[in-house]
Amino acid sequence: MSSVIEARCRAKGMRLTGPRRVIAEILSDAKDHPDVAELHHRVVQRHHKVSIATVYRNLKRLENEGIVARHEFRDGRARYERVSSDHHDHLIDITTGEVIEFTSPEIESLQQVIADQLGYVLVGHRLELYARPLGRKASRSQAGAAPSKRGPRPKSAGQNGP
Amino acid sequence: MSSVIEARCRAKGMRLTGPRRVIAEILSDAKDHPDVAELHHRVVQRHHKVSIATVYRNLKRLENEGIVARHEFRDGRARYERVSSDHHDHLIDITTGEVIEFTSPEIESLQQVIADQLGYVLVGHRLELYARPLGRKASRSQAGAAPSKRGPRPKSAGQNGP
DNA sequence: GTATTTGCAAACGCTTTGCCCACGA
DNA sequence: TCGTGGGCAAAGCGTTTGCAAATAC
Repeated sequence: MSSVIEARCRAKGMRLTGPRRVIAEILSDAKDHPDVAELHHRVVQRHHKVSIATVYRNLKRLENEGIVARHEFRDGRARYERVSSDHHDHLIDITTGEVIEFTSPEIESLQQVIADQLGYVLVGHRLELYARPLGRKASRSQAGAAPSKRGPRPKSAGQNGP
Repeated sequence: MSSVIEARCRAKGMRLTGPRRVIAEILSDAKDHPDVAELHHRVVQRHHKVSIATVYRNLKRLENEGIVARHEFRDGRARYERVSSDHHDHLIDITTGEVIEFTSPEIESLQQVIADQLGYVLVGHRLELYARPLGRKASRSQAGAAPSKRGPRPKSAGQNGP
């Protein structure tokens, strides 16, 4: 069986080595937005002895080929996800680090209008919402433990006034 | 004469040392969004022998006190600006690195609605538009040189499909 | 006088790279 | 075979920190 990303690699003429195949498969199936360490962790589970450098190199390559997307939220670490047809932005649950995808055609078009009004052609954008679940005290402490990720390092989360 | 930020520092009971005063003044008057190296550069011009560590420490402190705002655009370097009453987001000219501020009450409220629909309380957000001036070919190369900043290191700029 | 702040240099966390060997096509 | 890709370890870059000396109040 060949993963979605593996197919796209083949289409680009990329060699399908062991490590690359595993990375492709993991990213093809991932439902979250893993960072590089987490990705490496998952890769090693299936294919021992893959260096972190290889993971970095492949991710960069996949990004350049337009096969995966790289995101950097407030924690500063790079996170990756498969590129799919639908464009979306992200809401980050600051209590768990969980990332939720959403789309807003209205915001998209407003962005176009703004760029246009300023005399620019929109080339890309970044929209992230930082939020906490409804009905939770605004305590500073990390409320719940991470659900399906390896513990997020302590670093700031929210900062722009909403 | 005491700068806006200097006053706010005083209000917070912070000691007004030489380096801090200079940093406060520079950030009070800055019309752009300088990164730490640039800031340090400007500080040293007025008050020789200020270490970069001091600049970092003061910026972090000022950020924690809510006196300055930190931003990190795609280049990965931290940039700072004075916190003022008006909230705004940023459009980055990918040909020059220039940062243009804008506001969009419509987008702001849409963000609230989205967070709400997903069952969250919005705590912060990040919205950046990456764009190039109208009427310029979509060439990959950096078109114009930086206008009033010290040359931006080559790193990616746009990435999310608009 | 005393707690805060500084300069310096070393350490840090994430990412990239040089080198040479391994392996896919 | 031959060129792309990998492992390892060192380097790079922005940022943080431990420590002793300097300084604001």
